[in-house]
Amino acid sequence: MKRCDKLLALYGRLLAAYGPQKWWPAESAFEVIVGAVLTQNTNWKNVEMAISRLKDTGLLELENIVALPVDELAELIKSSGFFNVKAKRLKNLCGWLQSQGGLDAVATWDTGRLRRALLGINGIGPETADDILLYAFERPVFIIDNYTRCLLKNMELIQGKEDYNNLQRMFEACLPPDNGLYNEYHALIVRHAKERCTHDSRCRHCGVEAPI
DNA sequence: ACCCAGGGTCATA
DNA sequence: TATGACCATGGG
Repeated sequence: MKRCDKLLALYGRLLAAYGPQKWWPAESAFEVIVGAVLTQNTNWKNVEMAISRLKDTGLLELENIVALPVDELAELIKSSGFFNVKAKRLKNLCGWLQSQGGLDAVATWDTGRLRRALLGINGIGPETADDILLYAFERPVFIIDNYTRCLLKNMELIQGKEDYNNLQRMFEACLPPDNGLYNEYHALIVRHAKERCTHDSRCRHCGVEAPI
């Protein structure tokens, strides 16, 4: 069985096992973007608390974040951890969005241009940029995270030393450029990892065991 | 009382 | 280019 066939088969098994995950849990594209930064190395539950606070205070809008002082923003997102760093990163991202004319303006850009621009912002790395591209702008960009790495390694589809772009190309070369497919696939990999890690003390950050 | 969660940057060698 | 330190809360 070839590598591409295995990747397609894996998706089928994950979908059959867990069903559609309906990511990203958010009411707007802007909420996705904020969540993508807040969830960096952080449990999603802690991010939800921070997002709720921004909603309750009516600040979950581009103009409001841009106008908000960093220390006040940091206080509001405290529950997501790394709050001083993340407040700065959110300000960087929102300031850039504002300078480009807002979400609707950059939404007209082609995917390559948009990705390069996002990666140029301090605090936005490959995974966060791709979260935004896939889940906020609905582009067929495959997200690589540590769970994905671990799963592929356990399946012996990779050695483990491949870099981000390399693994991303692997998926994108095997799968049709379907936004809905990439959306579900990444969410299912995360779901599977969490499923396997529950009550398993051996399961560390990159400790996903053999796949279904 | 640990351990880690849907990462990224910067300094060092 | 490759590790390591750092950021720092909340839930198990």
